[in-house]
Amino acid sequence: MDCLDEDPNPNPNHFVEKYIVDPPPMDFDELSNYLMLDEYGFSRDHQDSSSSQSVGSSSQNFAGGAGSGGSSGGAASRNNMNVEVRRNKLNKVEGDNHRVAFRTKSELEVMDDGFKWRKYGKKSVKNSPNPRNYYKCSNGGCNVKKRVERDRDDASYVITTYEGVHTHESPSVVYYNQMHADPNNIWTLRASSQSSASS
DNA sequence: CGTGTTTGACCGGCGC
DNA sequence: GCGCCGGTCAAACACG
Repeated sequence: MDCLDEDPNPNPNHFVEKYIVDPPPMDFDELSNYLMLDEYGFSRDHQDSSSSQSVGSSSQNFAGGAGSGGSSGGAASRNNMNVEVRRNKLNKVEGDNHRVAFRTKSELEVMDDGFKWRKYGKKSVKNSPNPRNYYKCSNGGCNVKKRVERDRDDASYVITTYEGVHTHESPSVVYYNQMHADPNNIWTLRASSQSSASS
């Protein structure tokens, strides 16, 4: 895992190619191989010891906390981007307060991950020339937060950090269950239901 | 008119 | 104790 710290992006194209062509086969169990502790870039900057903390949990954290499984894959493929997934679970984070970080190659800052987010803040941070955006899940009662910022070293990459666990299913999952007979309809519905994410 | 975004102010944690 | 910094709030604004 430390090796990823030193070489955060050894060969993203290979990874992505599979992701785009055939999203379903690579489940988060496999993605977890790419997951890392702590937020990408921050631990790298400071060589922070927190990056060596034990994950101590399965990829279910990722699926439940960040996408309810699979929906992020569709988002990644729609945006035609390279994806590198990393996970962090800070030692200060307790129990169900999951934290997951993505590093994604995309022109778009906001990924369509199947959930509806409401932006509540924007802040320029010291480590990065690019501002960091703060989002909350707009679903009532759901307390999941999301941070989005561009990689300070390579602006073509977007770092997305999810915090918390959704108390509901992704709208896209619902659509998928309802519309599984026609994938085209899925994309149509998802796109129309999440237009705010692309503004 | 309802919903979401923008943006400056405010607050708390942390390091010195 | 003080200052810096990240995160959040909330009023104003924009848009459909």
